[in-house]
Amino acid sequence: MKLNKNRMAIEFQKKVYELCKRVPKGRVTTYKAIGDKLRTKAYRAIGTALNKNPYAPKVPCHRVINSNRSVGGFAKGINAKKKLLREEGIFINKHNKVEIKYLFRFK
DNA sequence: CCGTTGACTCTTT
DNA sequence: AAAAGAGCCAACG
Repeated sequence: MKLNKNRMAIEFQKKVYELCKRVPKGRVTTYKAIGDKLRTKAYRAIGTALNKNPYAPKVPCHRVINSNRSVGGFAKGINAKKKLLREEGIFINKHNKVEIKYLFRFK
């Protein structure tokens, strides 16, 4: 069957945003966890989708970090991201890592 | 249309 | 610990 590429991309973004919105304040998830949930290995594309993030505070994309628990990137700079996380009570250690206890598990 | 880029991840030096 | 290389896929020019 023939797949419409454009439409797939839009669906992809929507799913990424929906998952992201599930992460509670004070917790984090990873690009990998989202990819696993969507059954895709397009981890970079997840970053791409969040980089656009048209739904600024509504989609808490600052709660998405790297699989190795380092903070990762952010459209407005990683300092802004770290600040937002700290404001939610998330401790970032000396090696720029987030403690495991903050990781949110999708059900 | 096609090549490059990037908020990534995994494996292998 | 750190870097290189491969794989992945949407966005951009």
